[in-house]
Amino acid sequence: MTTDDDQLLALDSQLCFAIYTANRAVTARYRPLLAKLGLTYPQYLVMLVLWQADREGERVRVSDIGQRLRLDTGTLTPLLKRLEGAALVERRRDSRDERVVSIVLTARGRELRKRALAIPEQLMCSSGIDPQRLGALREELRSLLAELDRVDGSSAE
Amino acid sequence: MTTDDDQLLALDSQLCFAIYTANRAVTARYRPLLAKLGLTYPQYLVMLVLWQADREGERVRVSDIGQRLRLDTGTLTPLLKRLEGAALVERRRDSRDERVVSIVLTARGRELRKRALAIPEQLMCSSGIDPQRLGALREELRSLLAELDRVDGSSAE
DNA sequence: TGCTTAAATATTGTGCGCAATATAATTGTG
DNA sequence: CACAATTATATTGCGCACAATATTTAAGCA
Repeated sequence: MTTDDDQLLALDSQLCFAIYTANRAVTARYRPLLAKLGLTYPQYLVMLVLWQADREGERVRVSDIGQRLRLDTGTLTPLLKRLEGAALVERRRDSRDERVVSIVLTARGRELRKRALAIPEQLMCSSGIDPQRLGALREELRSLLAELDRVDGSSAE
Repeated sequence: MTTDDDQLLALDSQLCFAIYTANRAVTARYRPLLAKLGLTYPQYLVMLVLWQADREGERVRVSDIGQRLRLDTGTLTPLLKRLEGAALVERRRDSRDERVVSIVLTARGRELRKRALAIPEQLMCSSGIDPQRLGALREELRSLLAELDRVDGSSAE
């Protein structure tokens, strides 16, 4: 009922709010650049998965993307249909297992990678922030995520 | 076209992806706890703003919440209507300036704070992560945000 | 083989975020 | 005072996220 409580529920003392706000601010930085490629930010992430697998000669199923980005089909199915509508990918039912849908890049989708290469450097680098510090921040976030994965959230919380 | 490029577009080397994923993982932790209070995560943030202002005896307009959370009316108006539907707040047109809508807590909305107090400690603390490290991470994110605010994003990016 | 169970994707519905536009009230200016 | 410009909020539309459920196909088993 005192200052302790006030501090406990203060926005600025909460990590979640810092992550929430930083996430939207960073995404907002990407938006105009990605718009030039005709992509939203989540679509860009899917393309990153596809480009990476393409270089490694790996086949990509919907569930592979879901696992990598931690997204379910409720998000991915319509998103992939939009990418297909933009002629960046094709969705193919696997003939061996008709449940599986493989996502393959079109020539256009593969081409787009070249233009995407310019994005990472343009963003953070030109923002004049120490790259080393950004790398450290990224690793801290990854370790937070790993810790959240490790500890079951459904107990006593 | 070589390993450098691969690394540049690799998901795991991008800060944005780490923030994106951490944000959703943290929000997912809050979800079951907030569900008990009948709140979504953004609604919880709005309530934090309102509780804080309430204790400081300050009047809160829609635009105040928007400024604090960096959200526009396209997000806030329907959200606030839902909070009003849940009888947690009232929306009142200011009689002096009819453009302004003030958001005031109902008794029920003020009461809810007591139950919300349990949330912050339950979450991160019980996840067994070093609080000092979480605080440092939070400050790094805040400084990233401040840097993004400082540097105009519309130039050369 | 028939039947149950599991797996992969799709669909539906709700609630954000955000861009673009609209509406209404106030302020500033001649 | 009239009227253009500004301010505060609302509305519309699109694309995520995510829960819940449905559909289709494959595997396992008596």
